[in-house]
Amino acid sequence: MRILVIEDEEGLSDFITLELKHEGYEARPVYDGREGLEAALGEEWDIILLDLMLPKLNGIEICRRVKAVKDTPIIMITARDSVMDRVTGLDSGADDYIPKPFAIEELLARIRVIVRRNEKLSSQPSMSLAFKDLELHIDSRMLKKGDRWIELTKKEYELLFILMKNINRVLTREMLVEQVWDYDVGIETNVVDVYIRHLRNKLETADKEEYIQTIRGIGYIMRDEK
Amino acid sequence: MRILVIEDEEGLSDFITLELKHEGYEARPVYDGREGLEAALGEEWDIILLDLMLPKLNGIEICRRVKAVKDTPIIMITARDSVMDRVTGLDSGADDYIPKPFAIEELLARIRVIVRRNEKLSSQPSMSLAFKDLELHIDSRMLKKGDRWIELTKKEYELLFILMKNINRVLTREMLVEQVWDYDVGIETNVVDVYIRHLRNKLETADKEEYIQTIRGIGYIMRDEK
DNA sequence: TTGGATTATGAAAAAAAATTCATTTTGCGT
DNA sequence: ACGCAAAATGAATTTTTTTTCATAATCCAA
Repeated sequence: MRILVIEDEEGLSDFITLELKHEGYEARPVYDGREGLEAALGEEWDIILLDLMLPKLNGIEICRRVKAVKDTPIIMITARDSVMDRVTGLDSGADDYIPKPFAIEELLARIRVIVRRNEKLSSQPSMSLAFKDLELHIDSRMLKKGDRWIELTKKEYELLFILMKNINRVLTREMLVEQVWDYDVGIETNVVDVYIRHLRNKLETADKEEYIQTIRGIGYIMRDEK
Repeated sequence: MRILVIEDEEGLSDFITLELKHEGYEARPVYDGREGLEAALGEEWDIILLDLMLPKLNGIEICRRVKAVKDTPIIMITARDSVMDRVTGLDSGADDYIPKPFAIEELLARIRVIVRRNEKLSSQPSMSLAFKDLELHIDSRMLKKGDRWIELTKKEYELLFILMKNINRVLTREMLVEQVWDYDVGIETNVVDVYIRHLRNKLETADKEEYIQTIRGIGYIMRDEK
């Protein structure tokens, strides 16, 4: 875990660096803005600790320039607990800020938090179901037809989801009502029919392609062949 | 690919079995219901072809009993194209049906479809974000607090999602409005505040635990420590 | 401690989604 | 071809969600 410490007060900087090393991190102190930016951009860091007030090049500017290029987490050290400082700091892209003076334990805690977060943020799978020229995206709950994006309401999405998860499997109205509407008793409404219609309206734009087939006396199906 | 063919008309049964083998499947014919059920339950099959009308034990019953135990795909072969047959067939859990007489090519197509589907249906990851005693489930869009499930509206979900994806990171109203509402210009509404309130109302039930903190002059944050 | 800015809050208004209902159209068995 | 059941359809109604607005409460700096 490599941490870059950009802080001009040598006493503080060395203290932080020492503490970080003591915690088992690899830490490097840099004492002015120009040098800091160079180090931040030139090498790979896991976290950057950045003082707002720096000689030669101020923290805001460094933060902005770094964030423009990469997403290294930055913790801003603000001199006073002033709103303006924090605002500009965060607007320039900082991930967190810590007001001076601070307890070293608090800084360490914030670092641990960022480390933990970045560990999690690794594997984020994204699913989608496909049928003909349709793609139902699970994460965004949107439907892609060819190159068009179609918005779906909750019920529309849930209904289409069940249908597309069961391509080539006939679904009775009972099944659909049970899974989408949670009515566990026999249906006495035609919500399914109505929502099938809504879906058809959204899907069957202009082209004569038929996506949802009616199986008379039974229910609906999305079929690949014949 | 192992396929079980439960069909009492020996001519048809042998014909199907032969064709399946010709296609490269491993197929076994079974000529009556009792034997069929035994084979279906006792061994692992990728697909079961099941005639509705069988001596000793009818197809519906077999289908029901098999589906009660496992989820082997079943294609029902219905004698006549009668609605009642299909209804009971599907209600008993069959995945598809094919009316007799049928072209062998159609049967093969339906089998291919099921095979393909099952190939896809393998890896379905399910994500969730966690914070304190909260779990935001990405697939169901529901929030679990301890052991209680809380429903969220679209905006509530999207807002909470951003917040929980950025634990320990302060988010300005601008950031939130941009990501949840798509207003790319400066805000002139207080929707964010209002929805933060909605979330707090849903989250902060009875216990004094504070989930969403206000950072005055800046925005909101969900913080782990201090 | 006070004033002004910021946030919280309740509730009204507007918009969207879900449901129901009445009617028309379609498909299928006779 | 006819009649009936099933499905499609359009639209009204109800419910929920989203947004706006006016006001109250809170926080912080001077």
